[in-house]
Order: sequence, then C-alpha cells, then structure tokens
Amino acid sequence: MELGYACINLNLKDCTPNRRTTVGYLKKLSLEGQKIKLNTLLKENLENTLRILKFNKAHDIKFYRFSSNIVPLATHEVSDGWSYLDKFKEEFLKVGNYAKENEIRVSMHASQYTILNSNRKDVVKRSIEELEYHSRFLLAMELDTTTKVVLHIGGVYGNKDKAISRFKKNFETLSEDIKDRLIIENDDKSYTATEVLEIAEELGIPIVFDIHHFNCNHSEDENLEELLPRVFATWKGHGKPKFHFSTPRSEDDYASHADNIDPKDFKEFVDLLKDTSDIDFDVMLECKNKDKALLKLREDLEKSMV
DNA sequence: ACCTGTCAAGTCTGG
DNA sequence: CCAGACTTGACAGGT
Repeated sequence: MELGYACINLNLKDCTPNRRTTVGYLKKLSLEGQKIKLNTLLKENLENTLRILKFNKAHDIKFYRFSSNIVPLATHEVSDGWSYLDKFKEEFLKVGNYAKENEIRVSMHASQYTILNSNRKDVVKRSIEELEYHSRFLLAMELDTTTKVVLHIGGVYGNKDKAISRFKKNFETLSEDIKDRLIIENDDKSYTATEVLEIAEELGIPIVFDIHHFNCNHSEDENLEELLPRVFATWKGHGKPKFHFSTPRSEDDYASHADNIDPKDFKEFVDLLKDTSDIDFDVMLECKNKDKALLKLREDLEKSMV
C-alpha cells in the first residue's frame, strides 16, 4: 500500500506548481507580453513539479497528484492560439519520464467547475474542453492510461435520474484517451458510493472511493462490506485501485478536511481494505498539511507498530 | 517585507 | 431573482 498527496509540497521552499495570473492582468499587456507571462508561469510550474517529484523519490513517496493549474488559464479564451504543448514538449516529457523511471504513480483531479452532467450546454462544452486538456497534458508526458483523472458526477438539478443519464450520455462524446483515464468519485453531498458504482459499472470505468465522503453522505442501506468488493472489481485492467482518505476537521465542520490524518482511523480503513481484497492499492491523503501530513502519518503508523 | 482585495469557472440554498 | 457559501491559494498592487 502506498500513500500519496495532492499538488502542493510544503517542505520545499518557493516550489508552487500552481503559479498563475488573472485575465484582468493579462489583458493590460500586449499580445507579446501575454505570451511571455504565460510561458514564464508554465515553465516554472513544470520545473517545480519536477522538483516535487524528486522530493517524492527522495522520501519514497510513490503516489502524487499533479496540479490541474500547471498550464495557467489552459482552457480560457485568452490562451487560444498559445501552442504550449509544442513549445514545452521537452519539459513535459522530462516530467513524465521522471515519474515513470522512478515508478511514481501520478494522477490528476478535474476541478469543481468541470461538470459533465450540467443542464447548461455551455457548461458541458467547457467541461469537455477541460477534460480534453487533462488528456493532452498527460499524452504530452507520454503517460499511459493507467494515469487517471478524477471527476465528480456533478449537480442534481432537481432530477437525479436525468442528471445521471446526462452524465453517461456526455461521457460517450469524450475522446477515447480521456474515457480510458476517467475515474469517478462519490461526493460529500449529492452522489453516494452506490450511485457512483452503478454509473462506473455501466460505463466500465473505475470508481475512486472516498471514505470521508462516504461518512458524510450515505444511505442507510449502504454498507462497506458490500460496497468495497464492487469498488475493487471496477479497477480490473485499470492499474492499482485508488482510494481517498481524509480526517474530518471537527464534529461541527465535519465535511472539511483536517490538517493531518488520524492514524487510528486510517489504520482501521486500510485493514478493512486488506480484508476485502488481496489486490494492492494506493491511498490519496487529502488534508491541509499535504506531504508533511503524509510523512507524519507514516511515522505515527510506525510508532504504533512498536 | 507585509497586507489586502481579487480571481475563469458552477451549484445550491435561503432571503 | 440575487447574494452568499462552498473553499482557498496565490497574484498584483499598495503601504
């Protein structure tokens, strides 16, 4: 079992892979100035991403989520005509190769604004464009389709059945590459694990099971003993199964992520996964302290073994 | 060096 | 119909 963290590294100084700019600022610049600004940010984000991978290698961290903001304003109209994939071909490849050579499994997560099942055509169109950006990004790194992209199902719009149908229908319009990469996650408010599982099974794609979201949002008749074997089954042929784990911030603010991971709850969940299946898996930790929380959890677990 | 208002994006709730 | 919450780090400009 391997632990992973998302995007930001707190141990490394001046190493954000998320440098960005605003449309308002860009529009004050000449066309040439805009290009320079975007190129500078992308170059730095790729360099910092590589630094983070090197940190991961040095600390034996084998699982990491790339930021979706490495390419600033990637699908915004201000970036139309900016051929960054050609310009930074080598840099993209360098990052992808480093991950592969050092057996660091990477993934991505489309943002909360990527909503494939929206009842608005323009939102669906932009969401498809955003997903295809993730695909082009990973293809530029020459990472195969076991490098996954996480997506939530989206909104409900007062009719969940229709919203789910729209999700499935719009999924079919995606390119083969992103279809092979997409994994769908149960969320904390709208779509339960059972609902996401049904979609995943029908589309033949994996579900990334989030235990914290399950605790926030589940129906009475759902139980882990029945769900987890089905979760593992969706991963057949898709690489190592991936799970999300986070500790609630507090009783009053249950849905938010805490700074660190509670080792006792974590161990309990992992033991349950190990009881469910012999298949090895990855766990993405979602918490404020990122890599620091991962290293702390590892220490806590080792201590408890003694 | 530090502080503050602002930022591409969607959905949902409550007034 | 509209404002604010959600969640939230980082930028740009000002002090």
